[in-house]
This record gives sequence, structure tokens and C-alpha cells, in this order.
Amino acid sequence: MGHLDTKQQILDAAESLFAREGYQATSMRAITESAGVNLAAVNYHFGSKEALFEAIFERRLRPLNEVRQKRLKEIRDEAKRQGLKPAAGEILRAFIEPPLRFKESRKGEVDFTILIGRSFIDPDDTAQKIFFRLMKPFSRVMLEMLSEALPELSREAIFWRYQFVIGALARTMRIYKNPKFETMKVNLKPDLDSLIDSLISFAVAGMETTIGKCKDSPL
Amino acid sequence: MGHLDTKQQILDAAESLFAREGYQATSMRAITESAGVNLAAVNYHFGSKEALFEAIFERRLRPLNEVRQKRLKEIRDEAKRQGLKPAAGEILRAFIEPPLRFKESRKGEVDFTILIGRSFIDPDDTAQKIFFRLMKPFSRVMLEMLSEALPELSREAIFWRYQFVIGALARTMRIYKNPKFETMKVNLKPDLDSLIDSLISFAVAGMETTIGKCKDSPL
DNA sequence: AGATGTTTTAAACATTTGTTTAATAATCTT
DNA sequence: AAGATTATTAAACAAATGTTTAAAACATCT
Repeated sequence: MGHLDTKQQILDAAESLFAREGYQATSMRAITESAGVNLAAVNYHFGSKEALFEAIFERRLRPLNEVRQKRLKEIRDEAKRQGLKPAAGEILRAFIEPPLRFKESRKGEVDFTILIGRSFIDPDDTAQKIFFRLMKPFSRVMLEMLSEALPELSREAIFWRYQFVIGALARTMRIYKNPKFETMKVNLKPDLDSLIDSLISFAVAGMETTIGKCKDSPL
Repeated sequence: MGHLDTKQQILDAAESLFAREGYQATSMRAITESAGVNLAAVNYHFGSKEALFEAIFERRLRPLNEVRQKRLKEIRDEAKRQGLKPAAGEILRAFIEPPLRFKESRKGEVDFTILIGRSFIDPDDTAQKIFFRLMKPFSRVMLEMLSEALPELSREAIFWRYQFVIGALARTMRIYKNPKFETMKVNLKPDLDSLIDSLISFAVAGMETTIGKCKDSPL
């Protein structure tokens, strides 16, 4: 078994286990046994459990955010060319669609869809820390563009509504395709296109709404 | 130190630690040391770590959902008396407001605000399992009333949009009052009234929106 | 082929985990 | 006050944790 194979096997196995059980609840032995490699392999190839966790995020989150950034840039350029402000719906689609469609590409990324959904709100500090660092550059651009699309909203209002959207997206990714939610009565695996459209419509409506009371409030 | 004192001390300390670190990352020794009691006290009074976790949720979630249920009942009765369907905004307020105002009442419930926010999406199975069992009765009523308020929406649409709201609420509770998010530039501790109104407006707009495309879709 | 560098392996490392035990202390009952 | 419950304590339990080690196996290159 070559060098790359082992690293890959570990990444895949750990990704799946972290997604299913969470960071703390996943042991090195569970990872290495699932990957079919020696216990010491993780420390040899990645250094530590935390470094492995980071590598998993690097592998998926970087290309994911690159896709999102590219789409945001296209939206911004197109809007500038037409002299209009960018549409909130398109911005939110650039944010929401890629992670939910992630699973369609390569196998194994199904697990990351769940993992990423959890990591938005994971109570574990390790997950939170790593996730934040990798998301920060993209979040800045996202907030900027939302401000352009919704200039009547304050910085605080944009920030919080963006957080609401993040929460809704995280929840969606957390329960979509998760077998543990199968006891519920409704169909949890609807047409993905419909689900995405539904979430985007929800997010756009929420983003664009005006609040009745507390007009002088910053939110 | 009397019997009740010890149990209370353990509940308070564990609640705070579970909220800050998560279930798995919190050790029995950390709990008992923080509570100023003997290590064996948790097993003696509660039986196990998991049973303690459950007790924490019982203590807070039961009265919380009782308040919410009572408000839902009032809304339903009032609507029935007027021959109208209940307003989505009022229903969502009954769901959103109590947990966010939780912290205003007794001290210590600040921690539970964070803990409950995490537990909506906690990757840990223990948290998820216990939380679901305690939420199920309320969720049923909530979905019923949302169906009454928005009769043009299908069961699936109601379910998913309710999940979106849950996600947005969880995210809000997760970051509000959480010191770890203080590096961000915006003011994370706005007026609570404004924040609640903002989230409810967001949720109502999202709930009531109609989707442009995929008109024949169940969502 | 032989030497060099890399990867894998099994074993042991020192901690930490949740839980249990048996003795002591405190509280309540009669 | 004596006896019977109940609560607390320190110590030890077995099991699991992430990590390190040193030898073995493999690969690569001159």
C-alpha cells in the first residue's frame, strides 16, 4: 500500500467517523481500524488527531469555498456590468447550493456534507476553531456582497440575518441524508432541487423583509 | 451540605460545562470539582453521566416547553374564538421568544441557553437522543398549528421550513452571549428585543414566502 | 546488489476516562 | 440517646484515550 493510499484511506475513514460521531467521540483506534491501517499511521502522516481533523477540512472546504467565491465574483461582475446591485437570491444561492450538491460529485463527500453541517454549530472547540479559520476569508466577501445587495440594511442586520441563514443551512445539511432522523413521518429525502429552492426562497424572504416594530433599532 | 444542595450544585456546574465544552469533552472530574463535591456524587445521585445530562434537560426543557405550549394554546383559542386562523408570527414568537429570554430569569439559565442552542444540532448522539425525546410532544403541536396558520403549504413544506427556523434559532442561541465569538467586528450583544424581533421577522417572512420555480414540487 | 530514505508494524507509554467499593460522617426516626 | 437511613469521602477499578518508540519491511536510487 503506497503512501498516498494510506493518507487517503485515513482521510476517508476519519471523515466518515467524524461526521457520524463527532470529533471527540471518534477515537484514533476507530479511525485506523476503519481505514485498515496501523494505529500509528495517523500520527506519522498527520502529526496528531487535531491535525488530521484540519486536513479533512482543508481537503473539502477549500475547493468548496473556491467554487462559492468564483460564483460570487461572477455575480458581482455581472451586476457591475449592468449597473445594478447584485440580487440577494443569487448571492444566497452561491452560498447554499454548492455544499448541498457536494454529495453528488465524488463518493465520500456525502460524509463531509454532514460533517460540514455539524461544524457550523459543533460544540467542540477543535471543530469550531478550525472551521472558523477556514471560513473567515469567504465570510468577509459574503457579508460585503450582501451589504451591496441590501444597502438599506445596517451592518448588524446583515450580520445577524446571515447567521440565521447559516443556521438554516446547517440544520438542513445536518438532517438531510442522515439516517438517524428516519423515524419522522415526513419524507426527509425530497427532490434535492426542490429542497434547495425551498431553502433559498426562505432565506431570500427572510433577508429582504422589513421589521415592523423597533424601527429605530440597529437590527 | 444537604442533599438538595449537592444535587443542585452538580446540575449547575454540569450545565455550565456541558454548554461550554459539549457532552463528550466534559469529564466527571471537571464537573465534580467545579461543583465542589466528591467525584462519586454524580453516580450516587444521578446514576451515570448520561442520566445527569438527561436531568439537566428535564429541569429546563420541561418548563420551557410548558410555557411554549401554553402560549400556543392561547393563540389557538383566541383564533378559534375569532373564527380566524392563527397568525404565523404569533406561533413563531411562542417558539422563539421563551428560550432567548430564558437567561433573564434565574442565573445559571444563561448556560442552558447556550446548551439548548447546541443541542439542536449537537453531533453527539447522547445529546441528540435525549433532546429529541423531550422535544417530540411539543414539535407535534407546533407543526399542527403551523399547518393551520399556513394551510396552503404541504406537510413537507411546513416541516422543512420549521427546520429552517429551528436552525436559525439554534445558531442565534449558539452565538448570542458566547464569549468565543467576540473577535468579530460587529456588536454581538444587541438589544435582546431587537434581536428577537429580527429573528421572528426573518422566520415569518421565510415561512410565508411562495416559491417561484418548481410549482408542482411538494416543497 | 547495496546503501539510503521512507513507510509500516506491534508493543508500550503515561494519562484520563466513567464507575465502583468499603469505610466514615451526617441526618433522620423512634 | 440509640438505631437505622442516607450522604460523603478517599481509594482503587478496569478500560480507553492519544502518543511515542524501536525494530522490521518496503521502496528508491547509485
